[in-house]
Amino acid sequence: MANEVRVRFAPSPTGPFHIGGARSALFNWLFARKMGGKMILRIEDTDLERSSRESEENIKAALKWLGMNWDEGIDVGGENGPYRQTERLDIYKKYTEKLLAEGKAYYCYCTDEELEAERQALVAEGKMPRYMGKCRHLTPEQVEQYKAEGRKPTVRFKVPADKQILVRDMVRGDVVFDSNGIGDFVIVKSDGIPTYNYAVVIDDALMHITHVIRAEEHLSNTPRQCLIYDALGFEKPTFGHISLILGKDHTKMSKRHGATSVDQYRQLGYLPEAIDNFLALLGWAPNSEQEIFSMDELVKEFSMDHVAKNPAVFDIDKLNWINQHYMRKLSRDEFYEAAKPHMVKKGFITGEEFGDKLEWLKDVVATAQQHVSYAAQVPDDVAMYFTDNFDFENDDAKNVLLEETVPQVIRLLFDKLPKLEVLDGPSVKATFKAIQKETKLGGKNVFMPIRVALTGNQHGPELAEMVPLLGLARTVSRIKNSLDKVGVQLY
RNA sequence: GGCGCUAUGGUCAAGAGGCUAAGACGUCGCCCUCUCAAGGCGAAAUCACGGGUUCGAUUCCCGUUAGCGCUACCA
Repeated sequence: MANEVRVRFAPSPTGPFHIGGARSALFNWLFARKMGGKMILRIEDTDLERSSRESEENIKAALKWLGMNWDEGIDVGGENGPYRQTERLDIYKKYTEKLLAEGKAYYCYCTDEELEAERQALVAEGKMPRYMGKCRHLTPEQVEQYKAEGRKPTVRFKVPADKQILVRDMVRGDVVFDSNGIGDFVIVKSDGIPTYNYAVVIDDALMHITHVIRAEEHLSNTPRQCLIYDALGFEKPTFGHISLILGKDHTKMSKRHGATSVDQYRQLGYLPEAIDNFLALLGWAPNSEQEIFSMDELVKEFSMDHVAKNPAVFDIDKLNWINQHYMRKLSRDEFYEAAKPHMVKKGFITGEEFGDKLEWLKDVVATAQQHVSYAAQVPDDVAMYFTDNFDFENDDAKNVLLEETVPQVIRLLFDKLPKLEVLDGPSVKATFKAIQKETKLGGKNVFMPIRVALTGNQHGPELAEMVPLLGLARTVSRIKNSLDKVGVQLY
C-alpha cells in the first residue's frame, strides 16, 4: 500500500520505562489505529553503556500491559528488519561509505581534549561553542600521522552553510532553522557505532515510516536529521512533536516527583486502562466533554490536530480519580485479584486461602472497592478485619463511649444479635433500627458507640457490612474489650 | 550565550476577532447519611506583561518576561 500510514515507537532500553515514553507510544499507537496504519517497534540501543536487554524486556512488557500491540518490529518481525539498531550496523556502514565518498562526511581525528579546548576558546570569545570543522580538510600526511598515533576517528557530517531548514510538524506547524547554527556533528562514533541522529534517519527511511511522532525534546535535533535525509536522498516523513510531561513543580518528571515508570504504577495497583485514559488526556482533548474513554473509544476519537502544543503537568489526583473509576467497575473477583498481591505483602493473606476463608477474604476486600484509588491502598483500608487489638483514634472517640446511653444500647445489641437466624447486612441493619426504636435515640447515638467500640475509630465502613464480616464472637469481644478499657460497666 | 518550542483558574483543557470564557480533577459549601467514601446540587478560581492591527482582541503581529528543550563520540 503506497499511502499506508506507518509510525514507529523507538525507545532506548536504558532504564525503567518512563511514563512519558508510554505517552509517546500511545499517541503513535492511537494514530496508527485511527488511520488504519501500522505501528513498528524498534529498539534504539546504540548507547552500548546504558542499554540492556532487561530494560528492553521491561518496555515490551509494559507496552503489552497497556494494550498496545505492534504490527512490525522486535519479536514480531517484518520485511524491514532487523529492528534492533545494534543489529543494523552493516546497513549504516554502507551509507556512511557513500557519504564519505561523496564528500558529505569526513573523518575527524580530534581528541576530547582538543574539542574541549576549542569549546573553551569559543566561549571565551563570547561565541557559540560548536565544532568549527577543523578536520574538514586534512592532508593525507596529517591523516597518516594521526593514524600512527593510534587515534580512532569519528565520522562527522558536513553541514552546509547558509541553508534554511524547514521542518513540517503536525502539531507545531512549519518550523525553520538556520544551518549556520549547527556545527558538523558526529554521525559515527569512534567505536564505529552510529549516533542517534544518524541511525534514526536511516531506520525511519528504510522502514518507510510516514509519520514520526515523538517527544518535543527531539524538535531541535530534527534539522540535523533533515540534512541527512537530504544528503542520502531519502524522502522526509511528517513530524509531530508532542509536548513533554512535567512534574508538579513544572520541571521534567524525575524520581523526586514520585513514581515515574510504568512499572511503578503497575506495582501500586493502577489499571492499564486508567493509565491509557489518563495519558491520552494529557496533551490531547476530545471534541466532546467526555473524560472516560476505553481504548476503542480513544481510537475512534483520536486526532493529531487536537494535540496540544504546551507541556502538561502530570496530575496524580486526576490519575487517581480515573483509576478509581475503573476500579469500581471491576467484578468482585477481579478486584480481589488486583488487591491480592498487596494483601499478601502486608501479611494479611498467604495467597493459599480457599473455601469459606477465601469467600470471607473476598468479602472483606470487596468492602474497599468503592473508595480506594489504587490497589495498594486496600490493605490499610481493611486492616481492622485482621486484628482485634486496636487503640482509640483520639479522645473524642473515647468520649463517645462515656455517654450515659451507651450501656443501654450495648445491652440491647448483645441481647438481640445472638438471636438472629442469619447475621447479614439486612438483619444487622434491622437490629439497629429496633434498638433505635426501643431507646428512642437518634441514629448517631446508636451507631457511633458501636462503631467506636468495635474499631476505636469514628470513621470507617458501614456497620451493617462490618458486623457480619467480623462475626458474632469477634463483634462481642471487641466491644467488651473497648468498654473495659474506658471502664464502662454494662450491668 | 545561541537556536527552538510554549504561555487560558492550583492542574488537564475547550476556544480558533464580538461568548455570562465550556467541561474535568482538586478545593470549599449544601443534600444524602451513624462516620468515611461514593453519589446529587452549588460556589470560588483563568486569558503572563507591554505595544500594535482592528469598530472590537484570550484569539492575529511584534517585543518583554517566564518555563522547558537542543546546542554530546545520550537518546
